[in-house]
Amino acid sequence: MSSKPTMRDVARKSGLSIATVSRVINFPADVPAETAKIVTAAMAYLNYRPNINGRRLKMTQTSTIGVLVPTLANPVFATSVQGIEQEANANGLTVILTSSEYDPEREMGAVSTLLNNRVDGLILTLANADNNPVVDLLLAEKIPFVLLFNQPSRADIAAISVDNAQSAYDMATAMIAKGHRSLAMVAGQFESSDRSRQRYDGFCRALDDAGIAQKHLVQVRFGETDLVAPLADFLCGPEEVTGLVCSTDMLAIAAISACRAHGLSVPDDVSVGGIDGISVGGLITPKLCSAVQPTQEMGQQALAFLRGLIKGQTNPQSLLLPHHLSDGDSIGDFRRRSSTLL
Amino acid sequence: MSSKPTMRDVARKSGLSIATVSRVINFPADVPAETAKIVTAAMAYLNYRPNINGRRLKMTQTSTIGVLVPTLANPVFATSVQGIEQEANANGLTVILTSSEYDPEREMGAVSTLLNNRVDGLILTLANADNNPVVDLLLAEKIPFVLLFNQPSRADIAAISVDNAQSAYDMATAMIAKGHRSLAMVAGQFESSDRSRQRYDGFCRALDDAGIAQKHLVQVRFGETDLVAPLADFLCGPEEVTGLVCSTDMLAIAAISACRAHGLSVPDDVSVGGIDGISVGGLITPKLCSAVQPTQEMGQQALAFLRGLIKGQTNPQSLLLPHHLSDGDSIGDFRRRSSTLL
DNA sequence: TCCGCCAATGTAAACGTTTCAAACCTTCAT
DNA sequence: ATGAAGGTTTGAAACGTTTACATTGGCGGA
Repeated sequence: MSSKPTMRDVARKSGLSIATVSRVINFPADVPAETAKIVTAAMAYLNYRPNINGRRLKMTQTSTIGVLVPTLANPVFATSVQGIEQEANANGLTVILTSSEYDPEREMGAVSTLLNNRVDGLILTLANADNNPVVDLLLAEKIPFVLLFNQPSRADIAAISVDNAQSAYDMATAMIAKGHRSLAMVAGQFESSDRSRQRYDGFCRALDDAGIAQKHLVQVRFGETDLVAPLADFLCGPEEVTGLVCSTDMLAIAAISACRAHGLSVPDDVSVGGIDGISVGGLITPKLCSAVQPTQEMGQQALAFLRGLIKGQTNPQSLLLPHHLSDGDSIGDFRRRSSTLL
Repeated sequence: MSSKPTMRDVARKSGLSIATVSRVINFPADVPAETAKIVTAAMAYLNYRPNINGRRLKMTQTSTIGVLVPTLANPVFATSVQGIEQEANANGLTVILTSSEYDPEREMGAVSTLLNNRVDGLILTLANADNNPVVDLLLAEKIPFVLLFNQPSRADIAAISVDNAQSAYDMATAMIAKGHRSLAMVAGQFESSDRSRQRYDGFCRALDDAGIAQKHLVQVRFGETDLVAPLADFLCGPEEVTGLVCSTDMLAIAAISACRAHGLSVPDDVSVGGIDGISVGGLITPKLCSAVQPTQEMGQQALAFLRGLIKGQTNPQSLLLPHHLSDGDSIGDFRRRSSTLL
């Protein structure tokens, strides 16, 4: 009595069998309107609530998908999860969320939990998409999955991303076009993010193409927001870097703040560009110039892809979405540093 | 064969019974080391993975909790979910995530899904904590739940929040102390957020206490980031508002951007303050002055509370965490508007 | 030698669904 | 009157666990 009513209770109450009740729930069209009404009334009267776990046990599909992101503290991922969640909701799918905190070691544990939950499929943003045991496991177990933001080198893996290297290439090139010759990349640690490395590669290629030999790089821990010390050498040292290409918008915003702390103006003294296109970037001053990717749509798209794979569609497709440089004013023409006159 | 191995398979393989296998998994201490080794080996050999849904069906507890937030697009909520997720992970709990998109109508549907999943408990941020059918339902069904960011007027509901009214009061008072007499509140729509209304109440109280009769209010749709038009009247009209108290940091950042678009400087012409304390606020220029709340800790705390309730602890406690005004420079001393000289 | 005890293991009945095959009942043509 | 047809409904067997209870066997004490 005190316990939750089950289908059996509904059946008893409505004088019909448990099978009929099930049919009312799952295939209302297959049941006469009259019968359906009786059953529905009984369900309402008893406050019946189907126990999804019973169904999950019986059915092969669980209508559940697992999501793994590095963190929700970076709006890029939060927004993509928002997209996933929206699309999942629209399709009657339940989302189980996990995060790795950027720690590759934690990925396997998280995915294991997800698999124990018998999710129908997964959407993952991994630290490193290549040579990743998680990917191998999923492939071996033939669990549908889509990578988000990762660009694996294997072609038989579904992945949705922008061209990471090209994003950084474009940003660096834009700065070079404005006369900057001394550039540095501010990147998250490569071990925690293959995007970071790919973006650095693009940065290097841009400098090579422009005949600039000197490539500066500063790697910072993820979650770090104080870049005053890490950037001190580059900004105030003899290299006198005037262009900072940041591997994420969060880093770019932190970099702008650090420049300011060093008494440098953006974009007058230093140009700063980001990658990701988080919405807050468009609101700050100076408006952040960023290689924008359609984050939320990417999340939705990832779920759409995943649904395809779950439905049995074979040969996973990869999708490289276009990015574009936003017209922020955090980058400007090169000027000899006024402060050097002091 | 092609199907996933079950406990029965493991039992067969190890020459033991299914009950013993279960014991190895759940109460390894109750089983001789030798036996455990055999079973573990069999599990490894077969690539066995416990089916949590089988367990969930049998057990009363599901080790799953449901989370409902308005959106993940606002870092406040993303960060709190991050906190929840961390704490859940540390306690072996699975998190099911849903969002209402700020639409009160969608809350019931989301919670229904969660209940069908037989979650052990819920953490919710509701549009309106009072007279909410969702709350009534949860109370009636005796499902443990904790409200996050909401301040319900009933005392028998667990809720974790800062003092919303006081936050706004403090911010408005800070501006008044700096000489501002013409203030406006920029708030999200009250129907979508009781915090918004509570904060407005605090704003009004501060003005009353200072003997300022004229109270301006502009309500904007959630998700809206373009405040240029909505703020035009206040900033450029005859009222010449010089202080904007914003009900969220996201709004504050958007407001600063709008001021700039109107040719006004922050904080020289207009002071802008926010509430929430999202981390990006500390990085932008001018550094955002905000009534900071410990968002991530609030998420963790909420989960801790919830675990207590699930364990059977009766009489839910509310927790009102302290906030503090950050020392941002987005608010400054009142000055007669220079632009009015034109 | 027998008894009882204890540790180790096994048996089998749930948990709440879904679903296949079978049963039931009208209706209608023969 | 008989039977085929077809629309409704039902019975019962899973799905993969957990767990109360039963069984086993070895051992020490009487």
